Amino acid sequence: MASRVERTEPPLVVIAGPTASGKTALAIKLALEFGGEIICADSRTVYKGMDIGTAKPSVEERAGVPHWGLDLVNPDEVFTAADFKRYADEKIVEIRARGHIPFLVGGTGLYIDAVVYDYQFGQMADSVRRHELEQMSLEELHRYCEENNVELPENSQNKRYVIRAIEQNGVNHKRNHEPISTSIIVGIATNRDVLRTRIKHRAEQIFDDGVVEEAKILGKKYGWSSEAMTGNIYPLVRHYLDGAITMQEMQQKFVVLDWRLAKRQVTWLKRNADVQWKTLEEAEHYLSQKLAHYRIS
RNA sequence: GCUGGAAUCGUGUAGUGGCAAUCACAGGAGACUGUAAAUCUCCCGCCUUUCGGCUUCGUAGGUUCGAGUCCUACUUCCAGCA
Repeated sequence: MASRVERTEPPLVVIAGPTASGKTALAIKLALEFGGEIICADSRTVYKGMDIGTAKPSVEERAGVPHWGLDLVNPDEVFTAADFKRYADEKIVEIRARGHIPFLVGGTGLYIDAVVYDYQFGQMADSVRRHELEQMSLEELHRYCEENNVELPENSQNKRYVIRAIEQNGVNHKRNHEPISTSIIVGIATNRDVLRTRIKHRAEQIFDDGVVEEAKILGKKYGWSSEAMTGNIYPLVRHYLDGAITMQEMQQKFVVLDWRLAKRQVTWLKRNADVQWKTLEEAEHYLSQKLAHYRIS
């Protein structure tokens, strides 16, 4: 009876938020203090070699705290939300088995929700069939759906979603309505102007660190058209290298793209009623209190 | 100083006598379960929840049934010449 608190399974600590909100640094600090291990819920840092452009936590930053979910595949390989969920589920079990606290940290809302609400994904795409479907126009796909009794997705103008609906023979939405047990979900609330400034500064940092060189190497090695290379900065570097835009235009455009990304990330997270929005300082305080019971001595 | 050109939404543009506001950028809101930093939708002069109402093409006049469009003057900017 007396040992009930200590025997409780450590919670899954989820720290979500837009890019450049400071969630990574907070997670590292708390993980160090409370014996945590970090799973990065980020659809871009899973790629090897994309270090500078994705603002992947550096080796120095990672020292002392195990990080999972980084460098899982090459940029020319396919990695999906379902792959991430499988991976993260596994890691959460392993981390807990070590008596540590799992931290799920990132800005990819789909990846986070997939884990937190235990999404059941539909059938994996067949690459040959998908290629065929991609050759069809949106009108043709709509006609195909009508003829084959496939229910259109809500956003029927989105070709990718229509193709996916065809692959699954309808729209698939299996999930839990409550977060998985023992999860604490915190969203990093940011002031608009502050976040904008942070994004701008980080952009300068990314260019100073040599993202152009990194992109050049990646482009040469893996080509520019893989999904991994569609992330914000890399297509811009390509245009810059082609001479289509100047260095200054590339830098400005990158800030715009990163800002829009941040907005979309917040839009996703906002509809999740289980997210507790807190500033960085509030989040640190709140999580420290919550985790005090589980401190590894 | 002279000559020519330009002035339209936050920005850049389209509109060459007939309901001004095209396209792009920037901005905003949102959707999104095996590509999610992807992809897609909507809004974007002002007022209005909507229906709708009101205003506007540098400024002031003029011509005309009717002017962003033609004319005159002025202002500002740009280019060329001095």
